Amino acid sequence: MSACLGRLARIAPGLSFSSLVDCIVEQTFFERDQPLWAEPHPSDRLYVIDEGFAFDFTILTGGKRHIFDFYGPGAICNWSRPERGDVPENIIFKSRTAVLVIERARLDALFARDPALSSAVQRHELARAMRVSQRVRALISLAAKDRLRMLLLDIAEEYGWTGNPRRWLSMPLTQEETGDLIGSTSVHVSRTFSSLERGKEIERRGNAFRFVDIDDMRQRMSYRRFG
Amino acid sequence: MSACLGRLARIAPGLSFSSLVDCIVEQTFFERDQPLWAEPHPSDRLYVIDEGFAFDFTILTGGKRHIFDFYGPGAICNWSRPERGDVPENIIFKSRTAVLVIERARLDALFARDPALSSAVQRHELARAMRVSQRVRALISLAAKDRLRMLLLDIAEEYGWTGNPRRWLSMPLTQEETGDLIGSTSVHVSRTFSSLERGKEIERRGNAFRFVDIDDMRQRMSYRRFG
DNA sequence: CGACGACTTGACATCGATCAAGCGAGGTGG
DNA sequence: CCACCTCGCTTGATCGATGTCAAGTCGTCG
Repeated sequence: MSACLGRLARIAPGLSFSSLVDCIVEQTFFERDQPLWAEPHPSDRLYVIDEGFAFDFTILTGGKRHIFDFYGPGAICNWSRPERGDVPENIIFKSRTAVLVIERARLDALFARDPALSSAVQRHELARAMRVSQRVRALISLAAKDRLRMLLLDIAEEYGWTGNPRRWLSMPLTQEETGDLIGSTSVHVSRTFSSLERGKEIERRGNAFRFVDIDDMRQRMSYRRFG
Repeated sequence: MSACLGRLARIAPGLSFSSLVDCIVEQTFFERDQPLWAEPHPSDRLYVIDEGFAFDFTILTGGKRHIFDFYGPGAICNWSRPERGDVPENIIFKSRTAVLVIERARLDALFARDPALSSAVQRHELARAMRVSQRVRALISLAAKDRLRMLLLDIAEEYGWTGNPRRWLSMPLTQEETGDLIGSTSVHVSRTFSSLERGKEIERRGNAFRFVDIDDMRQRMSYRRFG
């Protein structure tokens, strides 16, 4: 079973997904980072991560790139979010990411036939919106170290594992991208990472990290989990 | 006609609002700043500013207050925003603010009878959400001076005047509150204000300010207007 | 091997927070 | 009416946080 369906299965155990497969009109694999520039008209296609990561972003005045949110296996990259409709949302699929392309019309038809599936997906997207909202508060009000802590906890959620809380998580974004997400710079992200490591909050191995005590960090950040 | 109805009239000219008055179950005037702490259950009452200002906020870890959004005459302070449902949203009504309390059930019934009114209000709230989204991007990614510029433009929108672009606008928040909104401190807000004034971007007179050239500032900030 | 991109580190400049003092408007009580 | 207080704003001094520039390391890939 693909990761996409796996994630749905987790949020709505007992649903049957075979019909969901019929909505898939295309599968793509990106060897290198692949930007998808926002189209003038709302897309009739949804991009679901099957494996790998993606993120959406905008370019602000002055050329600064702002990254809103990132998407792991099973996530829908361009689910309609009306409150963000003010701006073209570009997407970058990270290298070695596999994407399922779903036709929105077919999905809507499927939702009409299967309300349970529809509400499962909606709850799932609402949980994401709340996660973003929680992070945004931190990104506006807190210092860089806390902002990075918050992001790492969100990344753990996006990996969505259960079981081993000390699993190694590979960092899905470069430090440049991480900076554009938390409102900092690549150099400072590097230093902040080192600082968390020195403070024995995380361990690092190459591109990956893990929490020394994720429950403790959640508690100290008042981090709420959704979904 | 009260400011509340006036604002609706502006966004949906030609609608009849007489029935809206029937939804009002209470009118209050706050002589002093009045906090309204979030209730455990979603409120069955909506608070509409008739005159004055209010804002909603949360207390983050470490005791820092984060202000989400602020509400001027005609705004609904606690319209349901599911994506923010992760957190208790407290409201503070500023001193000398008049509030209309509306029963949600009656309003829903009215909306069922009058779809045009319903969609006008929904569009209005969507425009607010987009305005917040636009501001949030700036608050995360830009420096304090640009963050304040963005807020001032939003305040101008919230006053929602047409006509004279050089109207004096009285600042609805203290500098402490302004700092909690843009992720800064009262002292730095004071300095940033002075800096904008020295740079001939705004003029100030006591508690009020006006733009020297609001169109220019909108353009330089790539500020989009909604609603 | 060489080119490249991501990360790290140091030096330095700038931004922004903090602490502290003073000012002025508005409210309160004698 | 005035003395006094409180609150919000301003300003200076100082310190820590963060951005910028630049050089160097490391791993990957052609």
